[in-house]
Amino acid sequence: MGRAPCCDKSRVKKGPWSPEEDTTLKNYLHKHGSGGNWIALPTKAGLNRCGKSCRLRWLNYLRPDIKRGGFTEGEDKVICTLYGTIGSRWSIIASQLPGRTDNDIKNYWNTKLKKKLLATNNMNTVDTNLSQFSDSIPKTETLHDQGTPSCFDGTLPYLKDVSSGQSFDPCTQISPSNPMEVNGFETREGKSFSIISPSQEVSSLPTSSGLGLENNYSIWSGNEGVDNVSGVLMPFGFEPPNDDLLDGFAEEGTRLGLRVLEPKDMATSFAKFNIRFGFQCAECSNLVTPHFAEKADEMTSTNKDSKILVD
DNA sequence: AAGAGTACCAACCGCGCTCAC
DNA sequence: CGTGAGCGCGGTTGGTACTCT
Repeated sequence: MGRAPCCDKSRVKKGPWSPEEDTTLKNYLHKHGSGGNWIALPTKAGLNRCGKSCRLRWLNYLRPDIKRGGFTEGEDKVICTLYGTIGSRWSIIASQLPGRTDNDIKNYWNTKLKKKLLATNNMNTVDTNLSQFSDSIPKTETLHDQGTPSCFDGTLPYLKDVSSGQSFDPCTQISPSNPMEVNGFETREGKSFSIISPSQEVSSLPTSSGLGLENNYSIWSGNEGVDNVSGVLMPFGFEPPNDDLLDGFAEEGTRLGLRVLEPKDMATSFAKFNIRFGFQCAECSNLVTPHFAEKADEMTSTNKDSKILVD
């Protein structure tokens, strides 16, 4: 049995709102608020509209604090950064831009900002770097044996939580003992770098949007489930092939960062989706494969029911 | 001037989640 | 614990304005 409709669609008015309807809705909400029940609101307010339609009209158009149009460079940047990191989670993006609605940002992205980004030099940078990745990614069988190239000695990136100072080295440790959020990356030599974050399907890499690869290191993961790995790579922040895995990477709330998993969870989630995780030196293109893959094999054979930890 | 194509954006649709019962 | 109502979200549609030929 399907869901019962929220109202009789054949009886309620659809389409653009008239100024009179706007006034009625605004007046009602100013006097009574939504009362936490949008479905009942149209009847009480004397509107021949679906409750959902009223809610949408209020949230996206009539609310007093709404800004319309005229996105600033700063707002563009926030949208790009967040989109690159978390993808099309418009409500989260909107929560970082006071006065902007998710619908407005979504429309702005789809109609203007995406094109604007494509036209910038940033895109060239990303494309160049992505093709560099594609060329350099090793075949599946070499990943296990890659080891740690000498160029990484002493400079291998590790993850550090800025607030707690807790860190871990992904090549010698699987992850910290407790889950944490990572605000940024640092090398042992003190170089800092940000997460690269284009967020598009792997298949559309050449035209994907992104923020540029500005650092000496980039994080990638290869998916050996597709075409035996070569040519398929996902710079960190790309949408993984499954939402469950994204849970492991997703930022939480307003903070950009990497969600670090419990060792067993990280290992099993990588194993589950055949993900290989590693770092690449942008200077020499050498790759480091932390021991997740091997560890994952162990973990999954003994603990198949492990859940990806989100909180 | 007129028709075609494109851009923009308000609004709708349907699904997943939450919560009360 | 199961069910259903309502909410919130992201994707999509459709109408209008604008631009091009």
